[in-house]
Amino acid sequence: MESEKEFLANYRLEDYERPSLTTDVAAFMVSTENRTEGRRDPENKLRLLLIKRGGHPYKGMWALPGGFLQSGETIEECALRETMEETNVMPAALVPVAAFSKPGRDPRGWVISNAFVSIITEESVKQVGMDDASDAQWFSVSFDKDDEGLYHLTLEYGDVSLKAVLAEERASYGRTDFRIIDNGGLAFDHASIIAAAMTVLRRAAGDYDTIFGFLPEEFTLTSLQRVQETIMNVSVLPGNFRRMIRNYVEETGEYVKGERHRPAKLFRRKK
Amino acid sequence: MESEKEFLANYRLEDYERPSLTTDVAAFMVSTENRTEGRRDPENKLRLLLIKRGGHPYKGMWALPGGFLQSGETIEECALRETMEETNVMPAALVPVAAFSKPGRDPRGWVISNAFVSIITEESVKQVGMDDASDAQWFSVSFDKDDEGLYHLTLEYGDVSLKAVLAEERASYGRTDFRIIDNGGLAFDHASIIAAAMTVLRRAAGDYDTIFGFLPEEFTLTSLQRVQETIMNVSVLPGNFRRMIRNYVEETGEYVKGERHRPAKLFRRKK
DNA sequence: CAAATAGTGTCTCTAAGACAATATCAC
DNA sequence: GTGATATTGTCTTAGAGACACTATTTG
Repeated sequence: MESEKEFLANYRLEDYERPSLTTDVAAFMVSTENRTEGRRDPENKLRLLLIKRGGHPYKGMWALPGGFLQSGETIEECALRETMEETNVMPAALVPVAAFSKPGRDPRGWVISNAFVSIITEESVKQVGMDDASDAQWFSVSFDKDDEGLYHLTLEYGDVSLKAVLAEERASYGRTDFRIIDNGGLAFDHASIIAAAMTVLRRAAGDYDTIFGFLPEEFTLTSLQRVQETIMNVSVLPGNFRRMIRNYVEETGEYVKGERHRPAKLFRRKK
Repeated sequence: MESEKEFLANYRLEDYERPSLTTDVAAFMVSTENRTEGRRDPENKLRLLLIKRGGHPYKGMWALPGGFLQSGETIEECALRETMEETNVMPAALVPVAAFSKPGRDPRGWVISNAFVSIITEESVKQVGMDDASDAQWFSVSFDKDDEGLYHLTLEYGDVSLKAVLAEERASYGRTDFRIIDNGGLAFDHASIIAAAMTVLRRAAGDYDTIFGFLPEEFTLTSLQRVQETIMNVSVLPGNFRRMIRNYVEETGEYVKGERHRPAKLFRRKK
């Protein structure tokens, strides 16, 4: 009878075929500020961080940041490391989306990706400073279902417009998988990863907890409401929104002055 | 300048270190029938499918069904295949939980597991028939937080009682990770996988969609209510429960007779 | 009949939606 | 003052919780 010690001494994982493992990060940000000068209303847009691929495969196409898992690190550490390396952006939290493992999804061979949603504050992005020539850019996101049941994912940055079309492949127990009909110029199967990430994000944003992640420590209730409306693609009357989140926030005593209207109180998250 | 074709021809995934990949399945069932004869009230319990490990490592200990991913299959296919092979139970749906990748989690080496929650109908279990000598058994599950913030996971089947203790390691955006304080006799890090699976299950069961998965096509509202109460560990007044699910079900016209009380209407899921 | 569970009706309370009114800044 | 947004209050409505009541079977 072999002991566990003996078993382990003789066991070789290398005797079996193994896949390569990558992580991909769908990092979302809500922009509250005006990019184009001269307009009155701030453009609140949900934005997604993409990088232009510098090497093969899919060279020159846009993709989610991510890369191969290294020995000794967790997939979360890998996701953080790769995002930092490729974009200089530091994700605050990672929410697992799913693993993508369909054979053929990567032309290099047997590669499986673990995808995450990450939530980034606009503040932390501004600290990094992202120049327009960079290979990493924030694309505005829209994701909607049409009358025929098809999903349209549109990602736009400057002149670049990526329009992917997807179909619902399977929806069970709050999870939805998407099949790519048109990848819209996105690398790999990233269109379907982004679609899945959007459903996870919207689901998570049902908890108020999630929306706080997009804002700095102190914020106005109007900016909080804009984040919520932007992510969920809904519209709420200001009075009602204030009542709803009443118990989740507390006043700091500070005000935002200098805006040509009544100053807004600054709040922080309660507890 | 190298073309993509040339790049791929020269590319070798094998040049980089790769992990082994496994899947683990937390298959849940709600038992609505009396196991012990002579008792009046049916024992409604949430149950989890575990197998007794026949080989090293963790030989003789209880574990989730699962196994190594094979080339050419998706992780979902692997999860289904391994569960079928090891337990004869056919999961109806798989909901991803997370990937578990902490170094050292498997004594054999660098092994990463993708975990799923699966929902099984009692009907399909009875068709298979599971004998008491089998290595696969349904354990009753209880999972609760104590006053000190520790989580207690108790799995029981016959004389076997596995009591694991876990601490909340990180909770963000509706996801909770657990650190094992006492594995309670479960193999690998399966105690923390099961804990994570429980939170995913409870979260999913917030949608009524999920609870239908535990029942056959036609069911009584009382059995539906019992499933809901068992999973969520709550108690609802019958009248209120009926009102809440009113719009999700429709009558079949059939009745359950022979029960020494008023016959219950059979319902099916609407739409 | 009693025991047991199935199913209905209604009062109350809370929270969300609609909307009106007031507050306070820059200019 | 005007324009703009912040903030408060109130009426209405939908849904959840509590609870009392009726219905229909077996033994």
